[in-house]
Amino acid sequence: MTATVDRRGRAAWEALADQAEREAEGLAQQFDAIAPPREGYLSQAGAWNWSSNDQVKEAFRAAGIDLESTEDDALAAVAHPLAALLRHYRAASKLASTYGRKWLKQVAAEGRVYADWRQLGCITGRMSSSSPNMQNLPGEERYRRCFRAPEGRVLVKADYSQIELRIAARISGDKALLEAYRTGQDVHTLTARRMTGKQEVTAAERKLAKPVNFGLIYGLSARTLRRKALAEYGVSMTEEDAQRYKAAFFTTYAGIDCWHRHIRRQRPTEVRTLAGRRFVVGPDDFYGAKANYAVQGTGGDGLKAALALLWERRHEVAGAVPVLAVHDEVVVECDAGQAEAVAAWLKTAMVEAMAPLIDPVPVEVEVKVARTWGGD
DNA sequence: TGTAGTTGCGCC
DNA sequence: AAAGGGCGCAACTACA
Repeated sequence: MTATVDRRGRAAWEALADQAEREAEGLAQQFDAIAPPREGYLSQAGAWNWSSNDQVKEAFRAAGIDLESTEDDALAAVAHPLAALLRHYRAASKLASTYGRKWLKQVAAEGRVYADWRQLGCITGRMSSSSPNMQNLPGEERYRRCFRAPEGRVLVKADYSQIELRIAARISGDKALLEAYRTGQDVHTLTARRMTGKQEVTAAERKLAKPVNFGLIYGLSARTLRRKALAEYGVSMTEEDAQRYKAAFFTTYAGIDCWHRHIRRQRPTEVRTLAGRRFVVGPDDFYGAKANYAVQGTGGDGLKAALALLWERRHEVAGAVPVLAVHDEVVVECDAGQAEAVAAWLKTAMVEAMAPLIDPVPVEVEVKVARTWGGD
């Protein structure tokens, strides 16, 4: 599988890299301006290295704030301009370092990216990718647009909709989830209704229901739910609120609760995916990890079965080639003229591979055709 | 100077 | 005891 960053993509990437670098530098200067003086340094400029967590803790302590950890979740809970500034700096500096100009060295001269793909790179049976890792590129459109199909070609991108929730519905047999999927309801909206007790929920409430759905399936604690809601969605709640949301979730999806209790009680030493693939776990491993292995592993099985079908059916669409697979997404490059046929071919394979695993839960695949991975 | 371990964070 | 899971990469830190 090899995606393409052509000259235009490379130029766009370089502009983004420079922009991120300038932004990180500017934020570092702002930090110097408002940070307490550093012991042993006469001038403020450049006194603190903001990438050093030891120095971050030291600077915050000088400002009267004790940080137990400097990770984003913890910083989000700190009401001080230093914390907000640091969070911005971290975001910019991540883009500048991991996804900076240096990243482009891994693009071959003709514009192709030949990453290393490991078929069983993850314990769960998912693939992993390195040099470069093609599975953790920034999700923002401005970055993904740098990956472009060659002249006369297009990218057909298809991804499974809410696949992990669907798999969890099948494994747990939860009645409410099965019914919601059977009748085509939106599960995030359903959760939001049960959390708020309202029939009509706002977009923000639905958005908050997403981490609740994904997190609680794998044993997220009320405390962590609260932290994540604040850090990732800017939503504050008390721990009691979080506890109530959690209770509402498990009342609504009693089958999920039952599944978890079963794992805790039985303390299994092996877990199987819905394809029957087994892996060994410790009896005392966290139940959430075991639940996750079964779900994530099944997703991996289904995606690989889909890729295998594409190989077996490659003669139906000569010239179409998969260039990317990101856990629940497959991108195929093909001639512009065959895009519609390839879209149908891809969607069919993805559905036919996954459907038998999670029957009777329906599989939904969203397909888009565009010149770039960013969708334009 | 090079290596190993830790922390943090990008994606799903 | 309490705990969402799975990766790979960059920067920092400690140490030889």
